[in-house]
Amino acid sequence: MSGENAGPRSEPAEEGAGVPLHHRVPDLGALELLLAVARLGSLGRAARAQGITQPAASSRIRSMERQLGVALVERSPRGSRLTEAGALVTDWARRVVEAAEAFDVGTQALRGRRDSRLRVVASMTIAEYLLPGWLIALRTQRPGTAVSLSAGNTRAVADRLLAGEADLGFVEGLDVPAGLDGAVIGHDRLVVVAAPSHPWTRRRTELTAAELAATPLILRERGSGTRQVLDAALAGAGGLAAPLLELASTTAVKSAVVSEAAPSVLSELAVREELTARRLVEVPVRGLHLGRELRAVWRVGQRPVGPARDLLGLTRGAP
Amino acid sequence: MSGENAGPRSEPAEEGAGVPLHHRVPDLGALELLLAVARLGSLGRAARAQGITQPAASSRIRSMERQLGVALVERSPRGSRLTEAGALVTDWARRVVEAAEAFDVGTQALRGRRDSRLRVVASMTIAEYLLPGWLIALRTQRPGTAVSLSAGNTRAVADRLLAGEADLGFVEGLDVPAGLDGAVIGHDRLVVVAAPSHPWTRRRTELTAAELAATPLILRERGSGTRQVLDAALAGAGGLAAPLLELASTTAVKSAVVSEAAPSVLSELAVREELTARRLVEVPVRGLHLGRELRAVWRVGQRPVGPARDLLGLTRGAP
DNA sequence: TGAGGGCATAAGCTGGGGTTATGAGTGGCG
DNA sequence: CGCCACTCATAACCCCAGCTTATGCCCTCA
Repeated sequence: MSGENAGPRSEPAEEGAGVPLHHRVPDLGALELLLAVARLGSLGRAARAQGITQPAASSRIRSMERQLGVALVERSPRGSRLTEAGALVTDWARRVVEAAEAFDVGTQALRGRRDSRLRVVASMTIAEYLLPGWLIALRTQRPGTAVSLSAGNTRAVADRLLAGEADLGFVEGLDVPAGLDGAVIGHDRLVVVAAPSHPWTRRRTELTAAELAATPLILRERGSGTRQVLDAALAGAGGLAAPLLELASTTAVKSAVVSEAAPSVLSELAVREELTARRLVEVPVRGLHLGRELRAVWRVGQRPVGPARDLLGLTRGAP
Repeated sequence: MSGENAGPRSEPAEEGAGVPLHHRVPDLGALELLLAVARLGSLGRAARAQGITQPAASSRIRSMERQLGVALVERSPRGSRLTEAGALVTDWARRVVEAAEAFDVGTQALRGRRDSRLRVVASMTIAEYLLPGWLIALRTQRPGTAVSLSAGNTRAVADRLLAGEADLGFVEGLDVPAGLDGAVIGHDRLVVVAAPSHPWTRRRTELTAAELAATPLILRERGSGTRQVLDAALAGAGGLAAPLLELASTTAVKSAVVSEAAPSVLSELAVREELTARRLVEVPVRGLHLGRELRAVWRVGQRPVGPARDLLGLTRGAP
C-alpha cells in the first residue's frame, strides 16, 4: 500500500486514508499542463500555452511524476511523448479538467451580472446536470456571450420569466406553466434504484408497479418535481406508500440509498454515474414508464431571439 | 463578461480567455472543504474533517467566495448552511471532486506495486471509463485491497493473464481469447456521431448501413477494437470506405469530428458526455446494431477468488 | 559546424495557505 | 441570571510550492 510501510499494515493505512484527496491528486494547473503536453508534444510548447516558462513546466511535470509514482512523459531531445501509463493518466486528468470547466462556466453564470445578454432560469436538476455542458458549447460557438443563471423550482422559473427578469427558462415536468410557451428539448426518466446488495437487484421476475407503490422508499420531500411525477404514475397502482425517509437533497437521498438498505426513485440524470460505477443498480419495473419532458420555456409571444435562440438551438434533442 | 471592462469588449476578453482555468477555479482542497461544510453544517467541523484549523477553513471559504463572486455559505452563530447558489456550486464541485477521486484511485492502481493482492489488466476503454468507478466501489466495500492495473489491447491482456502476471482481465470485443475463460459483465455499443452542424443530424429518414459504409469517416487506426467491430458489422453492407482520417487516440478522433465536419463511430462510453452536452450528436442507423460485450476474463480453470472475485462481483451487470 | 529546439539544473523571490492567539456573538441550561 | 459551549472573524507570523531568470547539455538538421 501506501509506501514506506510494506509489511503487514500497521496503522489505519488503507491507501492513505485520512489524508485529504488533494494531497494525493495533482493541482488542476498540473493536470492542465499535462493535457497541454499531450496535445502539443513538448514541455516547452505546453509551458508557453499555459503562460509559464519551460523550467516551471519541467519541474511541475517531474514533481507530478514523483507524487504519482508513475512516469508520465518520455522526454527526448526532440520533444516529449506520453508514456503508455501517461496516456491513461491524461485521460483521467481530462475528466477532472472537464468537470472543472463545467464548474467554471456554471459559477461564472451564477455570478449573474445585471448586464448579461442572456438571463437563464432553470430547474435545479437541469442547472446541475445539463446547463454547464450547454454553456460550454455556447461559449465555443458564440464566444463572449455573457450569461447569467439562477435556479429554482418550476414556479420560480415561471415567476421570473413573467416578471421579465429572465429571457429563457428550463423546466422538467409534465406540463407548461400558465403564461409560458415552451418546446420539448429532451427527455428524462425516473428510475428505481437500489444498493447493489438490495434483494430487488437479484429478482428473477420484474417488479410490478403495485409492489413499488407498496414499498416505503427514500424520497425527496413532497413538492419536488420528482415526487410529483412519481405520485401521478403510481396513483393507479394503489398510491405511494408512506416514505421511509424524506430528504431535502438528491445527494442525501443517494447516500441514504447506499447505506440504509432501501430503494429510491431518482432522475436518470442524477444517478447515471452511480449506475455505471455500480454504486447503485437500476431495478426495472414492469410496465411503468416514468418519463418526463425537459422543456425550454419563455413568455407567451416572446419567442427567443439572439443569444437565447442560440442556446435553445444548442439544447434541442438533448439526452 | 470578465469584470472591469463592461463596454464593448476591447481585448481578446471573452470571459477571461487566456487565463488558464485553474486561476478561475478554486483548488481541489477548497472544493473538498466546501463539500465538507455542506455535509457537516459548520466551518469548524469541516475544518477538522479536512485536518486543518477553523481559521484556515474560514479564510479559504471566504477567498473562494471572493474569487467566484458568489456568496456560498450563510454563517450564523450556530453553524453554516449553504446559500441557494452555494448548493448549486457545491453540486458542481462534487463532480470535480468525484473526477479527482477516480483519478486518484486509477493512478494509485497504475503505480502497480508488486505486492498487490489484485493485479488487473484491462483494455484501454474499460480502464479509462469503467475501472476507476469499480475501484472506488471496491475500496468502500473492501478497504485496503491493494490493486495494480495495467492496460493494453486484447492481445496484451491475454498474454499477461496467461503469463500469470495478472489475476483478472477485462476486454471488450466479440470473443474470448484462446486460453481464457470469461463472463459477460456488460454491454457497450458503438454509435455513429457527428458534429451538431453536420447534415446527418438533420435527416428525416434514417441513415442506412450502406450509406454509412460508403462514407469516409474519421476513425481510430486499423487494429483497434472499435475498428474491428465496425468492419465486421459493415462487411455485409459493401465494406467500409477508406477513412477520411485515421487517428491514434479516441480523443483525437472526437475533436476531429467536431472541427472537420466528418462523422465517426465511437464507443458509447467514450462519447456519453459529448452527447449530453450536444457537442456531438448521435446518428441512428437503420437496422444496424453495433453492440459488443464487455467481458471479465481469466485463465482457463482459474476462477477468480479473493479480491478478484470481489471485483468481479462488483462489475456484473455494468452499463 | 554552427544554429536551434528540446530538456535539466541552480539560485532566488513571492504569496497563498497554513498556524496560534484572541475576541465577539448566540443559544442552552443549571 | 450568568456561565458554558458553540459558532465565526481577525491579526500576526511562518513556510514552502511554484514561479522566475540564467545557464548548460544534448541532439538534429541545414
